[in-house]
Amino acid sequence: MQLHLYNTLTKRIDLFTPLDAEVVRIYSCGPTVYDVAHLGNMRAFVFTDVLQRVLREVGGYPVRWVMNVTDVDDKTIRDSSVGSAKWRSEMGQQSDDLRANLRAYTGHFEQEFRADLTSLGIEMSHFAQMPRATDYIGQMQDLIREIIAAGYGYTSEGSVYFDVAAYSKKHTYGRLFTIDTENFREGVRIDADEYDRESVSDFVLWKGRKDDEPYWDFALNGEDLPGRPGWHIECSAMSKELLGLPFDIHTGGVDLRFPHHEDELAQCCAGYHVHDQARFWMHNEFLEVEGKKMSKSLGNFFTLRDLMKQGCDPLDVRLTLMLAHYRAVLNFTFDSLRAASVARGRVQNVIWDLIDVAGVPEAADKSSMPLAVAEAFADDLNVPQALARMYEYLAANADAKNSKEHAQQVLNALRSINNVLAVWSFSPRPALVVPNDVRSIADQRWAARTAKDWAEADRLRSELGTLGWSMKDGKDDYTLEPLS
RNA sequence: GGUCCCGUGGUAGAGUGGCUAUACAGAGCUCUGCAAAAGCUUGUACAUCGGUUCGAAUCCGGUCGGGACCUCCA
Repeated sequence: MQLHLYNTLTKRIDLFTPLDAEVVRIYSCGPTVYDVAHLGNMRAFVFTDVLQRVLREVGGYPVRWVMNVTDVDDKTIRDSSVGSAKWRSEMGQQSDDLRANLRAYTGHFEQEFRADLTSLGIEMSHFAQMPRATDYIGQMQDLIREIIAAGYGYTSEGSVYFDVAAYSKKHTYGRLFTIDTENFREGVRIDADEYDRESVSDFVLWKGRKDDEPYWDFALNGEDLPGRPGWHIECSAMSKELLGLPFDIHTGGVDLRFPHHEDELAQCCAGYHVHDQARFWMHNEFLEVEGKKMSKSLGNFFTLRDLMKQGCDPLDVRLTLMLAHYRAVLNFTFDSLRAASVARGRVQNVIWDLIDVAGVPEAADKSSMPLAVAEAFADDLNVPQALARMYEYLAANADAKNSKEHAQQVLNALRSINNVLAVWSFSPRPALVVPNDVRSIADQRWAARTAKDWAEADRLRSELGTLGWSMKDGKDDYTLEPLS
């Protein structure tokens, strides 16, 4: 099925066609690994995961998905510095080798990040690569040389800058974001950068070395410029190296449209001489908590781990993060988390009921996804709509467990849907371990019930209740379930 | 100051000129000894004021409210 996706470059929903019929190439801006990622970050990653899964399952395309890990920036350097309070014993011993410290520090949070993604149903096997910025310093330096050679960069005080004015003479700066240079807000951030650049709109390609900071050697036109890469250069260099330019889709949070993505695009255009770094640029909206922006001062700042410690299932969190369209602000509330959890559990029970009848399904045929659901996914990833269509489909097939074939059909449909949503299990229902005393009371109650001794049956049921079990009477048999 | 987005039933959240999703919660019914589970039914909501229109929650304008971005935040 053909997909239509919103493209920040054209500011409308466009028909998606891959540049290369063989594979769809996606680059996602990943995390800066200076700390554990929070729920807002997670929304961005779940969004991209849904995108690549829809491309595979609904679009039928093979996907080459790359997500970077930023392991060198102000924060990672600050927090990995010798004597940093953020250093943890799991990271090992700090040494005199600042780059080794940086690697140990970021390596720790990279592992945490991968674990979070896995908890959220994002499969590591879906990534072609998850490159670290510091492994591509050479490619970044080559790109900077190209940009300088093309006349779009300059050196100042040991740092290298991108010359936006020079670039703007031949190219458009502001393709993803309309920049109103006349009305820059008067504020602190513009002058916050300590480096010297010729114009406030210029941005840094390479930051000159500072004392007590890790650095890499860099020879540029005979000049020795030890230092480290600027923020934007890594994504330009790594996306070109690992995907080739232009590639199909570039993703990130809305905040990255400017300056990060605008600058990435300009760098690629200036240094690699391609008009487009990517055909489609897709940006997810932010997450709010209980109607307010997530912030530490409001006390509504959550990480996935916080929620898991409170006993939340991460897949409930995943479903909650998919409840709103990716381009709409998502209001994360504990009510909606609870609602997602209940709804997910009910569908899971349907799946287990169907498996009882039809067995565990084979890998689903893509065509088994109900058309209405597929169309919703294909329409700029309208997951809320797809969920609604799925629930309608389930209601229309509520009697599926009455026939093996029907059960199989619904199971296949759900399996295909789940290849996108990834919140349900298609393994057989886990066997319940019922303690002997519970089993024995249940048998007694069943006997009492069969003998129509209702008083005794009710007494034994409440006894089971105090032991944490609920007994459900069937026609010829009963089932036991632990009370949650 | 500039650019832009949003305001939908108790909650979350699609839709977008007439056919008024969906989920959770609530209510009722069926089933059941009573339950539970499940299924069915049910709620006429679209900030506000005006305009366009045969018809607007949906288009246009004002107002009020919330939010994002405006140089290293997903």
